[in-house]
Amino acid sequence: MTQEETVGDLDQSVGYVLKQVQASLHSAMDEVLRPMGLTVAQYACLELLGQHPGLSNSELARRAWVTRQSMNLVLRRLQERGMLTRPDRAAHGRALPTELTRAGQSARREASVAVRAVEQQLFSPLSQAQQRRLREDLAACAAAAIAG
Amino acid sequence: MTQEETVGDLDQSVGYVLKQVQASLHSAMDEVLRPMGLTVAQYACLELLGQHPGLSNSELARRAWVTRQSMNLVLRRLQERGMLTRPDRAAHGRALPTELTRAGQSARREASVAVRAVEQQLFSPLSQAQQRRLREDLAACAAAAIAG
DNA sequence: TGCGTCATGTCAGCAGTCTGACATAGCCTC
DNA sequence: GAGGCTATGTCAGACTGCTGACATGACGCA
Repeated sequence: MTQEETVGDLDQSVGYVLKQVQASLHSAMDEVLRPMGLTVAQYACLELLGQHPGLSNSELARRAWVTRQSMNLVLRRLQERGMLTRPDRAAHGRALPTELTRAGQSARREASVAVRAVEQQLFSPLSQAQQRRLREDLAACAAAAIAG
Repeated sequence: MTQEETVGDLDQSVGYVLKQVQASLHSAMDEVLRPMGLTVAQYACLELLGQHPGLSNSELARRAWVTRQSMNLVLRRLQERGMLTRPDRAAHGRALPTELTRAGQSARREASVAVRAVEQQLFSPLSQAQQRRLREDLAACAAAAIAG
């Protein structure tokens, strides 16, 4: 067994650095969202619904990489706060299409601006072209992960 | 307020794609580590100790981006399983330097090989040069996050 | 029509992590 | 030496997310 077959120096591991940046992003997002009374998961939910109105609980869960059960709690909290609406009964099947209220849209807009600033700050060491390349490279890996 | 100031289309957001890849990596790692009886956090602990013997609980926590309290539980579990040793009393200060046992080194080596394969699979869409560039770009962002 | 399969929403239980708190040990300053 | 500050280890409680399970509704097929 050679050294090449193990992970090796962690600082040379893409996965380790990836986690580091993701942790930094999550932490920074939490920092700006918390004063607005939002968790990162709640923001993700609002952002998804803002861009894709009518998504169901299960669909939101998939796109936010959490379980249906977890997303269900997120939706319930946001609904209690009047940020979104869900029909009591499904018109077709069991999926309950969710939509943002005015309050929800307002909160999403405010949070989105703050998160945008956080991302710009985090990736500021890279030029616009480098950021686009980084995004494309990561997207390629993500696509392969789903396929594989 | 223009569209440019909000996050915009999530698929065009570096942060969103970053989380996607990180989630894929975590999931894939969990999948290969679970049969070995290890969680991702436990593997991270073993890998850190393998590369840096004598790290304290607090130092391990910082490098794995968890709290001291969480890492403390990880250490306790691994110690119960005979994978590492900690002195009962500190020779200097309060930090208890931790080291892997033979069993711990063995488990770390086995897990490391598996994780290495997972990483290679995930980043296989990119060439070696692209992977190095990706790692360097991410490292630059991580360094800026710490500084800022 | 009846059955099997799949997706969805939801409930209960459990594991992992975090926050808050406290005691201890070393360092620095006065 | 006394006091303040920092870092570390640890305990207790709360919270979040996950796994497992169940019921319901739609669809495909014999």
